[in-house]
Amino acid sequence: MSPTHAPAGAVRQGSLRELNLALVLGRIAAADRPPSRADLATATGLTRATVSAVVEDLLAGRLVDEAEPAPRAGAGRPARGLVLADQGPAGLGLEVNVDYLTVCVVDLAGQVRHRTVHRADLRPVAPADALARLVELAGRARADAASQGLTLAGAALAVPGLVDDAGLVRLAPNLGWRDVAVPALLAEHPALTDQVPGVPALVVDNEANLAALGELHSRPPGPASFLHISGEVGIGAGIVLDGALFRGVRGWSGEIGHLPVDPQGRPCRCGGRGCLEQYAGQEAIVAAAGLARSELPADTATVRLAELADAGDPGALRALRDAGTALGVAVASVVNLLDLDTVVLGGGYAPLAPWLCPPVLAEIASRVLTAAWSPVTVRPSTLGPEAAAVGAAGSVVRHIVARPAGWLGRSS
Amino acid sequence: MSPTHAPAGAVRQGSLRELNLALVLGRIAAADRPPSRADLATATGLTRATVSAVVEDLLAGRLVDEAEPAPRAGAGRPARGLVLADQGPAGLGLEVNVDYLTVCVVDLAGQVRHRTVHRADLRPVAPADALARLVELAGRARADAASQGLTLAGAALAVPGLVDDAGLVRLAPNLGWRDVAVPALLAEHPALTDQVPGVPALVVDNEANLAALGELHSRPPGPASFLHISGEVGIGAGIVLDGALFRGVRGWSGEIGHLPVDPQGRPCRCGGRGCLEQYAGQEAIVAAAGLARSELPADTATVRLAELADAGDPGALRALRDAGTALGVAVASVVNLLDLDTVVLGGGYAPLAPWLCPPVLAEIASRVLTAAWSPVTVRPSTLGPEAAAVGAAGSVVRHIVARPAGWLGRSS
DNA sequence: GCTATTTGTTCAACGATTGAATTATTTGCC
DNA sequence: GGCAAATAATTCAATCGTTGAACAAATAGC
Repeated sequence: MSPTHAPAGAVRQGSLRELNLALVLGRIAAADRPPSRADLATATGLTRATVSAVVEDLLAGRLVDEAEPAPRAGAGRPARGLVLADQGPAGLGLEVNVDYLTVCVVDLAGQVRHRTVHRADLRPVAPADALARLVELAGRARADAASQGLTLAGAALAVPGLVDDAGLVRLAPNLGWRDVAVPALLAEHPALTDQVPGVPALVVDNEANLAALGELHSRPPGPASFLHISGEVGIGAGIVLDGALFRGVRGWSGEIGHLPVDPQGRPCRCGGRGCLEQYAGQEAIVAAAGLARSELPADTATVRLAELADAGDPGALRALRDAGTALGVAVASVVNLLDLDTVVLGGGYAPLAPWLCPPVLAEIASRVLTAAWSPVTVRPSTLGPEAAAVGAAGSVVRHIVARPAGWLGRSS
Repeated sequence: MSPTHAPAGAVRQGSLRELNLALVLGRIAAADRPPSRADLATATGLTRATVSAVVEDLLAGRLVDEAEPAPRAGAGRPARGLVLADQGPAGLGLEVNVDYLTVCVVDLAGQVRHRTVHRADLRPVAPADALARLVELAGRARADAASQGLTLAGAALAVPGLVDDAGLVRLAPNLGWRDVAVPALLAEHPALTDQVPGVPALVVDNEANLAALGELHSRPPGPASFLHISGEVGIGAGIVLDGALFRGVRGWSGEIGHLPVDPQGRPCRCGGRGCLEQYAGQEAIVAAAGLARSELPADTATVRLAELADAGDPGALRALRDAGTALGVAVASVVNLLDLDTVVLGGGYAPLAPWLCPPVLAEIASRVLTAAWSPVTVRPSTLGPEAAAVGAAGSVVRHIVARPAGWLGRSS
């Protein structure tokens, strides 16, 4: 907000330990095999003495466990492997979307330890009622997590719309929400998570942003910079730059659905003309394929479309090719602008990727100035439709891994 | 590059001092009046004792000077103000463009202490010869800097084209360069700057990127996130996010000139169709205004255009309105995608801003989903045509301010 | 059973920050 | 003019985290 670009705050004695806690824990999280203290020392550049002291803190705080037998060959005292604790803090991920509610719990290691999907058409439901249903599901998830020895340290809610810093949902067009103060509505209910210093109790964010985070932290980990496109009824994108989500000045980045792909084209309900959503949104594709959309719930439309395309239906194939071309024009704009080398097709686009990717790649090849030197990968998301909820929960635990001092310094 | 998103390296004892040196120096640089040690202590959260020790290091390293009389009222011992040294390290900024060479020297405080502009049509000149001329100008700048007590700590070169990490200019279409290994060519000449640990001797970067950095560090400082568009023969953009230039995966971000604004429109020499450059590039505007471009050198074309528009010439007005509309479509894409609230028109666009801004704002208003809540400012650059060279030189000194330990730890 | 090897811990030393006390220097007031 | 109040900056013992080397622990190979 402020025009000063000063570095972070004062660096005091304790900051040293805080930073090294994060450094060591981050290494443990990123390693593919349980590292020993000696491994961590060489990897981080710290001495073994320091690593031992840091690890002792992490063990005492139940963020890390020792893996008993470390399978390693050669002479010497056997190492004790270190892994992220499977009993400890966890993140609660929530999602409200047009036709489902999702709740999930993700532990420190990124494993999904609880998952509930509740299918229902949420459009006719008032926001307060939808959130009440979500809270009920969350309560059960909390009990399940507790029975597994997990403590919910924070929650994140994914919404298909524009959310501001305070968690106010300004506009979720396909859900019919406008100016819904989610934190206030949820505050009426008993706390969903334990209060942990330094970890926000509830974060509300755009569904596409959180799905991108889910992709970033999936296994195997995605690249550090990529574009994740969620093709639902609307089209949103999460932009990950250098391993961090880019939210924009007000948190409203990624509105790729309203990139003009034909400036004098079809009017869009956003007020513009020729927006991508009018050519590659789910309803546009379904209509172009000649399917009556009324008889198809949104969540099965893409599946049906994929079946038709698989069977060689010419209308479906044409509709997908045209949608892919429009999508490719928008993606080419993004790649020209941001020089990304990976584009992930998520949400409803994932099952349609076999037909969407070729025209997208063709547009990239012909429109991106640097395409000759810098190949761009376009691939479907590896996560399922719960990507946003998993990403939401993952963002909570990532917050703890990135700043373990907050968790360790808590009162209990 | 690597898929791990681990935090920075080991944090040792010395890192503490390094970080606090940067913290204190950054505060001194950002302050609008010379702060006292006590001011710095309250601003940073450090104790006065620590600030004194840190400032002593900075004074010894000639990065900071004490300003003699600190004009302040009230009782108590008078404070001694601290300012960035005006004798000390400085940055050398270089630019090769289509019709000029520029060399400048910028001191720690961001003041331009030397400036040379050499007008010449560089297109028929071989890259090695152009660089040789630049080196000659740089040699004189170095002597001038030395006579002012400045030490050139590093150099940055702005080029209107694609540059890779190694400083290889892959393509500078309007200059006619292709695969020019700038660092190797410059290595044949005597060193342009003194060798300083931690400061790269020469950085080569895109002209639009460095112009954006110049805007970021101009006075008054620009916002932390904005888009800077350089409208020369080609159209490039520098993207500043959270106070830092975003370069993309390979350093080729900002190719806004090749955003499709009419996907089935005019073919572009990049191989695509309907690129912005074909509608809002300098040559396109000049042609649309009915001016014979052959009789107008590129650097005066925009001035002439502004004169005509000022006189009410209908052809010029129409050409500018159409160009502004095309530019607005591209800018709307960027704002939808990145949620920026400021767009700066630089380079050749700056003098045309009075006519370009209205259509750009109109397109933003109708095409940006969040325009209703989030006003976007479009304004001309406050820097002149040397923005890129000044930004290049500024990037060198900013590097030192951000990491003073490297400079302080040097042998001499 | 001995040696080489590697892991992890212990401990004195060091470096940087802290907080309180001290010194330095000016303004305001009597 | 002299004194008290106020603010700036420095000094110094204490504290905290890291360091480096020595040491203890535990295993494989001969």
